[in-house]
Amino acid sequence: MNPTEIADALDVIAKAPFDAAEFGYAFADATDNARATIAKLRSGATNKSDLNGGVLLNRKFHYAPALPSDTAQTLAALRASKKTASAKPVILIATDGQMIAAEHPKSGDTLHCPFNELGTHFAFFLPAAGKDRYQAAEENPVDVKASGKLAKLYDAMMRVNPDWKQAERRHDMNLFMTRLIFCLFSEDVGIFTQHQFSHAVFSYGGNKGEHARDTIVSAFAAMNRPKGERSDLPAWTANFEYVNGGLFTGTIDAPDFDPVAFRYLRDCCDLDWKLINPDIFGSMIQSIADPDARSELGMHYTSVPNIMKVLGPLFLDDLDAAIDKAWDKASALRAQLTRLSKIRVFDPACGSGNFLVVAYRELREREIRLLKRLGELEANPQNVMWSSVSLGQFHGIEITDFAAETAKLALFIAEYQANARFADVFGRMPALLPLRDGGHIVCDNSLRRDWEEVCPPPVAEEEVYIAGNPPFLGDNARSPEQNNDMDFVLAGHLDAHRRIDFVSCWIFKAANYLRNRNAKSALVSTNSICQGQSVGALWPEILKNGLEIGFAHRSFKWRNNAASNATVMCVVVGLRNITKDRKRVFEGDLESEAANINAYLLDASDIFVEASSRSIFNLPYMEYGNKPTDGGHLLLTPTERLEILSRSPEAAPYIKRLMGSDEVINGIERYCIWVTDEEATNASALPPLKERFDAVAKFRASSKAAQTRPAAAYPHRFRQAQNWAREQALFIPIHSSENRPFLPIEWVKSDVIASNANLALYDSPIWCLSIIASRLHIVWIGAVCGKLETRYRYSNTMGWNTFPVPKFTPDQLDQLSASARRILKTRYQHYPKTIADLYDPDDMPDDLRQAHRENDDLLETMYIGRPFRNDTERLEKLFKLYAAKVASKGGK
DNA sequence: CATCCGACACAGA
DNA sequence: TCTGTGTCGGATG
Repeated sequence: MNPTEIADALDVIAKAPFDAAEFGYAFADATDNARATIAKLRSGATNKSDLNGGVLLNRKFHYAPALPSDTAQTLAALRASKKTASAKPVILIATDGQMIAAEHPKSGDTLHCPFNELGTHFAFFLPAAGKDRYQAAEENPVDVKASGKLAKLYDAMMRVNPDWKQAERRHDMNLFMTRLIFCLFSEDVGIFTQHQFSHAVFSYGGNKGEHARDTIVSAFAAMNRPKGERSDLPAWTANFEYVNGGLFTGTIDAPDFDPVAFRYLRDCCDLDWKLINPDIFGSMIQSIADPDARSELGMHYTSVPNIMKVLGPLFLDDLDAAIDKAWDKASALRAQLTRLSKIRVFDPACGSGNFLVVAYRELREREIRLLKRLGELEANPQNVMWSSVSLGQFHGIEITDFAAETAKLALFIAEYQANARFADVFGRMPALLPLRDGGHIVCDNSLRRDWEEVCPPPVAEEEVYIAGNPPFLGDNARSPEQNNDMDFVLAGHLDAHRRIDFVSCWIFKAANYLRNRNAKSALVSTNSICQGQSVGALWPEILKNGLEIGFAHRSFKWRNNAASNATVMCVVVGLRNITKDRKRVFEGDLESEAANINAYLLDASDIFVEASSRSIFNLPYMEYGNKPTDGGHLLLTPTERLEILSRSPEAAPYIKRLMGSDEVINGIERYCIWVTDEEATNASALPPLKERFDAVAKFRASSKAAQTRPAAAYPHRFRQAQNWAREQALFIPIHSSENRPFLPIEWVKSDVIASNANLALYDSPIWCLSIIASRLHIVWIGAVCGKLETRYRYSNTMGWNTFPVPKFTPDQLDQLSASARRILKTRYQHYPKTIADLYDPDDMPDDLRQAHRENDDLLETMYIGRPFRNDTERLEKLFKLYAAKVASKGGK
């Protein structure tokens, strides 16, 4: 059962009259326990409770009925129970039917709520079903504030220095911002003496910033030279530290300041940069400096919560568990300390280094924890040594030079902050300047470069973790160079490799890197790689030769602090060599354990549903709608239709009703010009049609698609006039909302044309509607078809042609037809409500809901002799039938 | 020739 | 500016 099903089941209990003797078993049922388990519990054989009327299921929950208004005391009794101590339930529940008092004994978390809100608080009870709540990390508000101030400064400087906007000066601007931030940071954390840089700027920069540029240039120049070599610079520069490390080498320049820009510079100096998060600050500079190019490579910085979605399950959680286990034994703690120095993290698309910085910081934190504990356990305090985690353990590849430079700087700042924390705890800190060489950041094309050269494979005790967020690009968005890179990586290994997302190249290279090595990988990806056609195209190749998915985050919305967020749904797929270790699935803030994680990220066997051009279960032929590719000129609003008809009434026979998804779902009226080749000459004689044909021809002639240009020769026709009904048809919208309980489908007469936003069954039996509008079908489509973000995306080849049905008898087909007509009739009784109105999840009419329930019960009984209990059971059965059918076909 | 997709696109609160 | 929900036509095998 998934969390929603558990919530529903708990809600049923909450809404029913309370029965103290029955509650424990009902709760066991609602939290996904097998019938046999509940039967044994009921018989008393496995009920371990030592409380009156209590039910205790080993390791799951301990329930006891409470006297009226006495839930707190009953909860206390549950807490104190000897049996609670031995059977280790994850939930304690006391209720009198009015109030509930519940507790997680491990964390001490408690819940008090009215009984009828049991379903609302389902998340609290999920641990009883083996699902844990998952805590996501939060964003740092200081970063948000700093990026706002920097953006203001940047804009002001751009107003004063319009020439810096040009592409050839962009690098100078980026460099200036990096150096400035380094100085602001350094004077706040003690690398420079306090306020050294800003003091110089505001002492010598003039009242209104008129000398600010010269002052800053002098300061930067000084930092690039040893202290004795600054005789040509102003005397005040003598005390600046020699920074080096590459940051101040090369051209040194600064923009001019006006009073406004100078004021914003002061604002930036006033910020407390000590608290800045180096995790993402490089990305912020980039997004500030290049607001037009945020969607380009490297501009999509990953927020810390999302980075932790990767690093936590990839290796930090395991590390924590190992440290906990070693907690009381010095030798075991030392082993973990050694382990820290042998962990390497590799981000093959590192941008400005966010993942590496966070990983570094997390390792240093754990090291401090270990050393502190060792200090407590061992008498000799000299055992507290210097950090053994070095920046050299961090490897990255980044294609743009500025981002690569920023990554090095960010790692340096992270190192400084970790050292400062170390000094807080142990009272020691090393010299910080001149900058030492940082992480192994290589500026190169990650898809062309040999990864083993950048991050040598692990030897002996070493562990390598590949993490990151490579770019996502679908086949319509890639440049010719990117397609070449993709061919270079994937051609010869995957069929149809150009069909899948660019990010797949990184997944493929990561899989090859880690196979048979002490290494794991987890990359943030677009969710489309785990849906529809991508599943069969990519994953069989990835998951062969000993790899498996060790953890996965199901679809989550992309979010960061950038002003305009990218709109995309992401997943994280954790790859590893096959082990017996637990497998974890994350969905929203919920975590559960899975027996297997397949490429759809479902807890099910490794199934790859393959597209088929005809139904493998002998269902009628479903076709793609008619695709205009007309630049909008063959499609008509009702108003446009009337305009044409008023100019040329003879055009009437050439205009038909047209329906796409929006028309089916929202009852919108739309028309199209529909002219056969034989009619073309007559139709072109009518001026309003001729004008539109000319516009279509022009649009098509300038298309960059090979299939479209020739269609300029027949502008009266759709590019793909696929098919249409003789008598009647069923239209199925391809894209539709994920919130409706059933898929939209409409029955139409032959005078309506389907656009390519619909799939169609022409002149097919009406029982097809009974199937497509069923719960079984929407569950199947949701599992095996692609999605538009999280919307349903219906597919004939992957959804309909693969949909398993039993062999129906003629009598059963009659029953399904009758059920389909009942649904249609019920809908018509609510005329003029649209499908969107009728299937509003919060406002579906009772009679329609009833018609669908009867339809589902009827259909499902034909599969297993009774209705299914829940969607998990539905999907299990469908997968089983599909696998059996594929096996039998393959055997022939 | 017929799809499958979109670091989306766009309307309406 | 955010939320809800489906257009449209290129690129692909």
